[in-house]
Amino acid sequence: MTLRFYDSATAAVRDFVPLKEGRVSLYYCGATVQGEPHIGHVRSALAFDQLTRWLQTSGLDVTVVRNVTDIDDKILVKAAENNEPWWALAYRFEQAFEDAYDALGILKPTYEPRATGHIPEMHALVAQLIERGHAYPAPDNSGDVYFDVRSWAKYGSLTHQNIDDMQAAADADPRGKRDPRDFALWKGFKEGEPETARWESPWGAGRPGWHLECSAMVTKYLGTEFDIHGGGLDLRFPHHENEMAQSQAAGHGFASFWMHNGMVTYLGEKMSKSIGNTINPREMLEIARPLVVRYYLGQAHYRSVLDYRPGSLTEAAAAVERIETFMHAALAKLFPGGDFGLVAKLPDAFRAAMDDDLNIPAALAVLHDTVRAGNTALAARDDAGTLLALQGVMGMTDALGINPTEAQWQRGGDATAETAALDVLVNAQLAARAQARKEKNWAESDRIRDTLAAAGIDIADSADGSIWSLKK
RNA sequence: GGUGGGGUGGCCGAGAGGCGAGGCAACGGCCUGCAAAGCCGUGUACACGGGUUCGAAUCCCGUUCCCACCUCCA
Repeated sequence: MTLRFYDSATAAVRDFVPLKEGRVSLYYCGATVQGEPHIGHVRSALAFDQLTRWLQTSGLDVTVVRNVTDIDDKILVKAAENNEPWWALAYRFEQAFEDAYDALGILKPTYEPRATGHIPEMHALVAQLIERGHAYPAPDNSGDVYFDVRSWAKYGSLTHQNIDDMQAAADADPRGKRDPRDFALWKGFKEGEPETARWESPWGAGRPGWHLECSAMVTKYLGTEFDIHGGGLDLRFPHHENEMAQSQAAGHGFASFWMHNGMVTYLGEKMSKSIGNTINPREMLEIARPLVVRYYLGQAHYRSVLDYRPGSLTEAAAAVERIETFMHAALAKLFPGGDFGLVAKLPDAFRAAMDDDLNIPAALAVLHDTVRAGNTALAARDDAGTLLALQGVMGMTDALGINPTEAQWQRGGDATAETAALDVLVNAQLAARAQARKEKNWAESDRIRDTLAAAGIDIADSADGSIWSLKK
């Protein structure tokens, strides 16, 4: 089966054929670093992380570029309110985003360019658009330069809208615009703005408009034509529409596929700062382990709305533990030495689900079915069956970035020495308990179990002996 | 007003003409010294009303409710 993705521009699932065989260029919108990340931001990055991993698992060489928008109106306003340099505020929040991404195992992009580092590229694009008759400097001496939407017949095509059908913005300020829909490519410097947010340009001093940077950066790093452009559904309009218009008007082919992830809601309402119903990653991580948070945020289809409500994470934790419990037991049974060379395998049904527009819910069903088969094999002392299931579970959890045995998810980072020491001590206790059980000394047996439990160690008995694990 | 996406069992969440995805929770059973884990079983689920069809959650018509975007938004 071939890879198929839903393309927002054509509103259909289409076969995905990379422009260059064996390679994929992916650009997705990162954050405007004007505040703390919330779960919605992380979900978006996670969706494209899942996509990246699947493309890689499918044998493709993926180049991922994710931007950081480190200059915009809100950054300047908030910095002024804080009495803090805008660049310090932007960088602080950029780090907060990085921390959140790292905590959830989101792979680093190949490159992560910042808007402020690409002013000359943006100027070149503006000049090109003016020359082609699709942009004009405002006649009001503001120093603004606007994109002329009426000059581009395809304006609105990404979101299937006609300019004349659009609802006029309530706070529309036409300024020097030919059409209220015209958007700023370049914003003229205004009195009172920080000098550090001022760049010279052929049209006067100022700073970039919001949409321009993505067009300039994607072209610089991925070329005038690339495979996939991604971002949150709320960016489709105006951001991506404008991006597409300005790039195509400049003569670029631009993205082959547009992929948009669904919003995160809280009890049915879109999570957003203005409503005040946001949940940030830190709050989630207080409730659940990073692996559980990743599983939860990534378990729904990427295009679906993900509705968070209290209890969601507890349910996800139970599902994760089911997977972990099997892997732990199977590894203990098949590779008691701990030094295992395991060949991960992907079931065909899993591949088919992932190939079909990244149908992760269906893929997780295959994963859970495999866990059940593995548990059955384990109970039947069927080592071949156990191994087969374990290989599958390893492969699938790797592909999804949720393999519980990965170092990323081990608490406290690199604790191998401590874990090894603990293993020796606990195994001594388990040996004593096994002896007590052999003698039917249930009081002693239970005492040992209770002591371990009080220390945060769960033990599980089976016909083949007992294994331990830290309480989740 | 325009453009999209939806309403699936107690909850979450896929599917998209015929065989009840999967997870969580609940109940019953098996296993177990007990427990935990695990396994097996149990639900007459598809917003509502019509229609097409041998057969509809899936197609058609109508109704209704919800969400997102059209201003900054992942």
